Amino acid sequence: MNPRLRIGELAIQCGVALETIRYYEKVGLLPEPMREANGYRVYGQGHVEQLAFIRHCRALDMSLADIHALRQFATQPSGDCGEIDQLIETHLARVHERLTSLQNLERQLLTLRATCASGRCVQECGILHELVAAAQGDGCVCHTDDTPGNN
Amino acid sequence: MNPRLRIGELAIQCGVALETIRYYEKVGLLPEPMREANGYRVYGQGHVEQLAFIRHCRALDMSLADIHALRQFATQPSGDCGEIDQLIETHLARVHERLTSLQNLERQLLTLRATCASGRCVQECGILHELVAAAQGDGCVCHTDDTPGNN
DNA sequence: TAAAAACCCCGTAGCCACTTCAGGGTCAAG
DNA sequence: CTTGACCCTGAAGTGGCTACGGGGTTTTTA
Repeated sequence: MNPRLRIGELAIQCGVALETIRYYEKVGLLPEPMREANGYRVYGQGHVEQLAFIRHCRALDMSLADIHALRQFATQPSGDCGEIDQLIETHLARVHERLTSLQNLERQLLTLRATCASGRCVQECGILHELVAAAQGDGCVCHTDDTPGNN
Repeated sequence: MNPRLRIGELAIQCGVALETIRYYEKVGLLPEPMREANGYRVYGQGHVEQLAFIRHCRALDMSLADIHALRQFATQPSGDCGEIDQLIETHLARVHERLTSLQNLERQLLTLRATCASGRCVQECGILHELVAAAQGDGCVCHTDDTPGNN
């Protein structure tokens, strides 16, 4: 019942590129597997589970460092759960921040797109004009009394 | 009226790290400025505008390649505006996709956080259990008849 | 006037999480 | 006995910077 997988099989089973598996091993996230006589890696159930855990955390967009930390916590079963909470809390805050900034971003891009009535030439492209104009309002005090394009 | 800025002044005026300015020059996004006798870079109004344009596009999370493409379009004023639309459209689609995936992510993390009643020890941490269990449902068929941790 | 602080130069390496590449070895099928 | 599928290693590339090391120059201050 205990599967003895080669790297390619593990890769397919867990939906991971096999280079990624070797990479996780190299950075110490996945324990080194045993080897066949020819040097090929052999994986067992433990590896399957660990890799799935890593991929699930990555799907939650946690960094490899976070995942490493979670593994460390897990090896000290009597430790305080609070650090795990904290890690999730911090991560959640990061995600939330990126989320709101992406929402702003989308709004801006939608506005930008709306300035274009296509079929015209670049010279009168609303988008390009808008981008240039917006840049000028962005922070630089720009008196355009200079031919643009070169110092 | 035409400013002749040194790199540090340009950096402050446009709110960009000066290494970033040199980087943009290196990758061909900002034209090479003239030099003082001592080799110091001197920037003019054109550079101020271009840098502001770049930063504004970056704030919209466009890649440097996209920005480069926009610049190319801008140098062919009689070309078709449609390619610009297309670029924005594609970018918007990318942003929207990331946005929805981040929303899912946040929902999952909120659920995850809710599984924890803190103050307990790691062994019974709801979050960790949830992460492991979720990973098992994720794609790998896992009969846990093996001691986890090693092959 | 000299020393200290602030600015500039260049090239290289580091960050993250991979991916790709070059150059090989191993093994079963046809 | 060769083809093709699989595996190995180490190094380099990706994007968009950031940091560092080791210098030179300019400006300010004591």
